[in-house]
Amino acid sequence: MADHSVPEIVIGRLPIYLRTLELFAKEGKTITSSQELGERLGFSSAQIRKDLSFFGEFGKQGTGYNIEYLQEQLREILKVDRVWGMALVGAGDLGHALAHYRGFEPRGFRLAAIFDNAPEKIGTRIGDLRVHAIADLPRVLREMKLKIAILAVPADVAQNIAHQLVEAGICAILNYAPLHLTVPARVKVYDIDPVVGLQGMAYYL
Amino acid sequence: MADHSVPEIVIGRLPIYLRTLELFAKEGKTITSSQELGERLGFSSAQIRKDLSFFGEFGKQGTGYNIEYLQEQLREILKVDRVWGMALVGAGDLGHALAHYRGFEPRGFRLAAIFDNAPEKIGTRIGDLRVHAIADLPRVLREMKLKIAILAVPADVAQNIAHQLVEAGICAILNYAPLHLTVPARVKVYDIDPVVGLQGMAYYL
DNA sequence: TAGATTGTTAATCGATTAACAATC
DNA sequence: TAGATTGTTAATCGATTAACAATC
Repeated sequence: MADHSVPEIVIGRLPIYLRTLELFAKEGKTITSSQELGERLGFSSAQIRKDLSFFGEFGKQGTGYNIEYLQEQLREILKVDRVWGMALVGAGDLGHALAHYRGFEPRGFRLAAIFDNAPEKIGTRIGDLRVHAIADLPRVLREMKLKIAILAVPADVAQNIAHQLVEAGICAILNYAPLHLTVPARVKVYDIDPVVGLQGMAYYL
Repeated sequence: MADHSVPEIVIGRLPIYLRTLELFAKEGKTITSSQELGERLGFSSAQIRKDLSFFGEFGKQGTGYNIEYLQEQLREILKVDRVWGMALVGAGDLGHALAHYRGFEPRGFRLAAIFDNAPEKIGTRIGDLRVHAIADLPRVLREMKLKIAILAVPADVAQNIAHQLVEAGICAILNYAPLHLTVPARVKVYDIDPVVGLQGMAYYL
């Protein structure tokens, strides 16, 4: 189960299923079906059943899926049945917004260290975290055994810092810098560039 | 050219090509090739040529692509050869970060109005924009003829506000709320949920 | 010219969906 | 039981890639 032959596009949908199950649970639902989930998300019910079938059998014929149980299973598959510490690099406006975001912890993530290179920021506190110098990246990341980093620095220094993150043992980077990072194949990168989204939509205007 | 039969997945890559061409130009390059672009981005050169071929012939055999010219063409195709005004709904931490972001304007977008429902925020200024009450959405959006909105409000009010945006004539929504919005088919939505990205990467840890 | 690279076709590859037996 | 929904197969659909003639 959950072997490496599961297509990446399937993995990418699981967090969306999980998020929607959490919403259903909050709405007081206890049971759902691939059809109901699909209608809410704009996916076909067949796709949802197929995606889940890569990992096991989680439903009951004639009834559907127990929401609580399917949430547990998806969290386990995605390895978010725990809380991952993350490094944040970049304490600008975006860095501050991320540092104050309350949505990480309930979904498996928590900021554990913040880095920036501006002398006036180093040593200050954001929430309950101290801002470290980027020179301290290797030491702090290894001490805290962090595997995930959020990159929220200007584009012109992002590739350089990405390299340092990889050197320091980071395996996954949430990249807010508006460029493609070149990293070793074993390192995962997920890009967030709002303008890419906006430009894609502008085509249809 | 540029008709509606171009796959959405192709449209989604054009902004990434454009972004990289801008980087190349900044690095002083004037010519590139599908191979060079592909190597930088991790795409095959064939894919890049095929994607571009939906819209015309922009290259020269034996030489490649003039970067300046291809940028112009992509901007025209994507309709970002102009600057689109956008409404921002939600003046929290994220809203402030977006309001201060300098990366929109050079790539075809500009915040034109900000809305929030907190009485203590209404009437205050963020940058050079006044914060309007959400009740003023229909009037202001129509007056300014805005077609694009950024939704940066808590999840529990996002669907309701999305509906108001659509009613007020919005055609494209950049959605930062962590849930799937239900909107008419003619309205485009692009979702940004950092936790979805993180959870997808956590699977591979 | 020789070398390089495009634009395009056809083949391959992979993802989605329709359909249905199994069964709750 | 009758109705509903799963998990899975096979068919369909769509996207990617390899290959190459055209040509700069």
